[in-house]
Amino acid sequence: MRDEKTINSYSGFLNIKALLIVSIETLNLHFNEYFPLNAKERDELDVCFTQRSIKRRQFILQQGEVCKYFTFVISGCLRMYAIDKNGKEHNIQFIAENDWAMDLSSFYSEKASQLSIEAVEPTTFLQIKHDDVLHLYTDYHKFDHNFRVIIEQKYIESQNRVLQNISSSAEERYEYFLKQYPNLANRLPLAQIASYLGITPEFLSAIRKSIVTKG
Amino acid sequence: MRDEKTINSYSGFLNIKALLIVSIETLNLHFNEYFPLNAKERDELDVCFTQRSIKRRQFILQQGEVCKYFTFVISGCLRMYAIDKNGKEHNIQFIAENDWAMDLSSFYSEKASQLSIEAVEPTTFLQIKHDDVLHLYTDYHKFDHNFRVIIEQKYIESQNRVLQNISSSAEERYEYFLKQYPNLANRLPLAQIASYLGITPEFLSAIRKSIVTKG
DNA sequence: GGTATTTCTTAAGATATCTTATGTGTTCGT
DNA sequence: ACGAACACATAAGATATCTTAAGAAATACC
Repeated sequence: MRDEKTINSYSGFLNIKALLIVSIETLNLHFNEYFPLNAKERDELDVCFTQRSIKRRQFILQQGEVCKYFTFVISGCLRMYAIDKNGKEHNIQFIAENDWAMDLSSFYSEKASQLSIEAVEPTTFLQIKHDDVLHLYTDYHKFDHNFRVIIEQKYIESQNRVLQNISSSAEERYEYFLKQYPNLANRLPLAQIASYLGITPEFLSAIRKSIVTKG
Repeated sequence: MRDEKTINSYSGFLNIKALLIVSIETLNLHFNEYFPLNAKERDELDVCFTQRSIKRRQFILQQGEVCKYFTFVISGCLRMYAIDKNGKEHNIQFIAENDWAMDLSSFYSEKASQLSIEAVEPTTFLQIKHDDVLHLYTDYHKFDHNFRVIIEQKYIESQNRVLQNISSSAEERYEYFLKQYPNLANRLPLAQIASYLGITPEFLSAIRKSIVTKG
């Protein structure tokens, strides 16, 4: 009996440990798409990153707090949003598997963030603390390099989105969103997508109807 | 006589040379805002960067060409824009003194750019070629670091612009633009600002009138 | 399993923004 | 100095998008 119980809890521990290893390996593979890490750099991932899971509607950052972590999503989906002077929320970004979530501005300035980051699905992620990020930047050229490339890609994406916003109708923006994030489209409530596109849920509902009618 | 002429042309040469030195020093000061360069890194600027000047309406990149340079503006102003399927131009960005202009996507992929970059004022700038950029990245941690920070700031700006676009009226966006780029507002034709805001020139004209009337 | 809550749809009237057209003052090229 | 191109303003009617309100469908909670 006693043995059994010991084995059970031990194997439970093993599972958690195993999941963490899988997550770190996911992150390692992510970096492999840029400049692959060597053994020592790979070991830093184990040291610096911690795994957490949260439920839908829980936050990893709330407006007014300082953003203290870089977050790498393993599974699930987050949304980053701002609240305007009328109390309305506006989705700036969705962050799903293999993507990074953080408010860079708050992270580096260490001042209160204007943004919130909330789970729209149960989400598992890895986090690295502010000081560890700086440590990796300082001691490893490769982390500086890889993060440069990652941010460059996010910058390109953001610029494309600006272009969409200033040049396209709501319907065109929606269709662009469907093409760019085909899997997110199914997973997210209509109201969240509407907020991302900068339109009302009612209007997105009308757009969907008009697309179905046409096609 | 002969002496005089020699002196004149020599001093003309000196002026050009002097201007280049001033420009490189401007760039060096720009990097000083991040991680200051040491002597060797500073020397690389002289080797890698070339100065050019263009008139209003001339291009440093045209849609269909590959973006082969990073461009650092010393004086004047550029606009980066895309052309939509109806042939309309949409300003993605203005690039004035101490700012960088490039289509990162085309630059790294070495594929044809969708974007054009044109001078809206007579403009003087420094350029560094693709291979030299990669050389600086590879051989100097500090250039990787500095460009990471520069791109991060541009990414933050771009995200703020996305937020503005999805959350604010045209009038609010215009007022935000005035606050953020007070000097550009005077220098740029109304139509260029309207294109940047994603509205028609007629409507921006109406907005200006309504602001004057109110205030 | 049933009720509360969230999500989505629909539609009418209001508002923001665009389109088209026209006039006028300004700048540019020769 | 002249005409051509540009820049800006104005206004009327058209279109895109929002607001409000209500009901139906789906999902979460006890």
